Amino acid sequence: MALGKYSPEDIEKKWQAIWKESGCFQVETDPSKPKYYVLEMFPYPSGKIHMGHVRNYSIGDVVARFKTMQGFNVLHPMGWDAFGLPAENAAIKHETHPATWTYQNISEMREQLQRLGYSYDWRRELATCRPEYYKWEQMFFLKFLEKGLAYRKDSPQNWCPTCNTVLANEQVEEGLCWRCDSEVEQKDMEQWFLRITDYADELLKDLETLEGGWPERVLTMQRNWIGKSYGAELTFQVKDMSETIDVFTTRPDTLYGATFMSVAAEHPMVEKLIADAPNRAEIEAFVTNIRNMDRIKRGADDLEKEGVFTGKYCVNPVTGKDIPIYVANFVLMGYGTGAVMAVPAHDQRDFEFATKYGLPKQAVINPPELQEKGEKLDAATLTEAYSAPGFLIHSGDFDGMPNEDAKKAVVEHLDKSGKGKMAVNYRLRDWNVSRQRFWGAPIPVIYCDDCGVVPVPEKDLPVLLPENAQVRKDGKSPLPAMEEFVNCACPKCGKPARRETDTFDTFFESSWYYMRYCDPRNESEPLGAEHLNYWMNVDQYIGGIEHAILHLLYSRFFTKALRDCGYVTNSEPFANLLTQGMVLKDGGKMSKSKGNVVDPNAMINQYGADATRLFILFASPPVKELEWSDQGIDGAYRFLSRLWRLVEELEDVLTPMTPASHGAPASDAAKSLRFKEHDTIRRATRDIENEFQFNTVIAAIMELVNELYQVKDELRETDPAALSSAIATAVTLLSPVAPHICEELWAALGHTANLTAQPWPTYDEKALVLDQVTMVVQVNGKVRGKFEAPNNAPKDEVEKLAMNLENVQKFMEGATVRKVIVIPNKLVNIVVG
RNA sequence: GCGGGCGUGGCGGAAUUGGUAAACGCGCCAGAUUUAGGAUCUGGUACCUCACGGUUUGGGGGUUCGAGUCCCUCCGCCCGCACCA
Repeated sequence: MALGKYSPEDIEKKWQAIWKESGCFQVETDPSKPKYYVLEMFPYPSGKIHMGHVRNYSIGDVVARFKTMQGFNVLHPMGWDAFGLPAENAAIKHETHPATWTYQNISEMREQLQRLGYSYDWRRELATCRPEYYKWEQMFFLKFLEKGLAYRKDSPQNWCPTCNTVLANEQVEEGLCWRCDSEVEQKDMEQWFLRITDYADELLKDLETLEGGWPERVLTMQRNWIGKSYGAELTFQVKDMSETIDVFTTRPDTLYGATFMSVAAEHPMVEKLIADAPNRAEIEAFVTNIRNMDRIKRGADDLEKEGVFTGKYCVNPVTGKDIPIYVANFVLMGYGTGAVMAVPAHDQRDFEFATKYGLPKQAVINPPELQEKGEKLDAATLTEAYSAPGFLIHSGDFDGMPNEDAKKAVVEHLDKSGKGKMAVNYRLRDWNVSRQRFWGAPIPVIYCDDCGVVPVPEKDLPVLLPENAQVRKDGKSPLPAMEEFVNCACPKCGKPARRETDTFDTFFESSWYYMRYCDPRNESEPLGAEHLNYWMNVDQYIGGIEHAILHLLYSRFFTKALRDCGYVTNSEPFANLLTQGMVLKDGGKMSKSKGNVVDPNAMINQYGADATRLFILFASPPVKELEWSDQGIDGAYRFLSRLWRLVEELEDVLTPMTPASHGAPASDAAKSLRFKEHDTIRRATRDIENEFQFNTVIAAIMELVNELYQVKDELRETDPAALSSAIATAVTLLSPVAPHICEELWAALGHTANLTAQPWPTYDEKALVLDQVTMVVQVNGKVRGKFEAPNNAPKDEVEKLAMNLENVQKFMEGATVRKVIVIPNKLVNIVVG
């Protein structure tokens, strides 16, 4: 067959059709074969793919194709994270149903992905908005309820006024909604929660097992988010009242120095404490003011510490002294117990607060240098809190004890009277999964006046999202007003009851989709064990850093929760994680408002899928940011054309040889080419296996092609087999990156079987051993010459050759040789002085 | 403040983990081919210098025969968390 001109459009269409026809990317559970599960984070069907998607999926596709060639049974699926707000907003705008918009986007985006030639097993495609999918997570929820992992609670929640829904803590970024950047408000609501905090310790501990497989910064972010700290929970009796207030502290050793208490404005005790205060109105105004303050201002560094005395006291359990209770603006209800014992001498915040309000400071930790001199720290002399270690003073029987020891001792002492115990505190809060939006999976519970909260019986699942719903202009969910949805019979007593109208957070869907891919069409159970046990875990997960906490933490939690419900056996979903860098243009993120968006479709039209993939993988290693360059993709296209022309020009002498199969090079040119060929295999394999450094893999293949151009005219006559072998190698190595052109060139070499079915080439160590090596000569560490030496020449011979070099002689003149270092086959360093 | 990461030509980036710094590509320069080209091929391209040679991986110091790589220190940038009790 004659090649003709390189026309990406024609050959890409052609090979995509052949692959589809052959079903070569379809895989089955097969325990006789080693498996490899590579997964890219599935996209939200927004309408079109962007360069970030192309990068994400191209990286994954190379991994999938590479592992397939290495002989693994590779699972590489694709699907759609299809529930969510944008669909609803678009539906409002276009006066249609969110499903219409979503399914249309899915079909457009699927087509775009197919144009890029990705090796997905499309039979496994799933969309989370389909009842066949969300039915199962409704069932999971029922199991969670049964197990006590799901519960309902009335509490202040993050409310996004623009999205008209609550948000989980993880979805609030610096006080703003993660999706629309609106200021998040606090609103008291009754909501469904999942007990992710029950798993806080395991989620933290198991991060160790991900060490090495996950980027360090993602592990760190998760550690910080979980925020484990060791300390104690101490109970303070409120004076003249029956109530007590618990505090969490990491410094129980400073308890003797606690001279007042601060509680958060949201603390449930506040109301009782101020009930009979003469200045109640004033206090209430202060409290309301704090509660209404937005989170950014309240969390600001420079916010002045302010508080107000409640009029009540509590009793310091060790000193027996009455200490005043304040409401303070810097105490957060969301951390610890929402109440803090204040030790102004040893905590900077308390110090500032005490100074401002004239509250007493009592030093109880003595700095070592004072302790040595037999002196005691006087709090009155402090200009800031002393928070370093030391020895206890003014602390009764504990005086003289190192403060680290005292932490335990003080708590043990309190424990006897039930007033304190060692405690671990987490920053992590339970996951609020209720959303007041329409386009999500309905939460399967029913409210009955007589029976209370009643789970929907499993046989009645799925609770379907009504197809005839009309989205509302005001953005609120239409569900509460839909009588045919809301009104139902109580499954327990049969009386009229109301259905829950909230839907799940969409992160619920994305927390288990990767497991469903293992057995996506199972109608009798969510996860077929045989398939799940074979395919899971995901060996390589690839996606953006923006999910470092959100999706990745929820998925880890889900895996553990489903394990405890008996669905899965593994504890961690993703063995290895690659967070790819962003695609930038002109130094900034591509965005519509900046007008610097490069449309993948336009690139495919102009240069083809192969050149687009090649550029995006060549320009930068996957974890780094990638600067889009119009000239760069030009260069990628040029390289592919260059490879194409090489084959075209030699077509008449090329034969269908397997890679690296030419074993008897006669000429120097053929020897050199053979070395390059095997060395390229070595480098390419090493670099893919080492952190997926596709940029250097491609560079190595380019070098091989450059070498081919050097020797092609000579070898065309004398040793065409050398060319056939080397070209087969280049084409095979490049095929995961630019699969269409490589298939075409592979066929042009005369091969009849598809390249996708070929094994990854292996190199011969012996081919990398040269007769002659170039050695570098240094004098005092500076390069002064080079020479050719036989491979593995004896040390003294090499030394002699090195010393004899004219330029080396020059630099040794008049000096004595002190030492000669010889690194075999590499360099000689002559030390003179 | 705490934590993670980074700093190499005009640009994107290499460097077999302590052994020729700048591979590969972009850009630029020159030559060839061509009616012509923004196509293609060949060569050149860190900096200073006519040259010999010298200098260079954010700055300074150290270890070493030898440091982009290891250690100390300072500077700068990016990211995450942040009144966390």
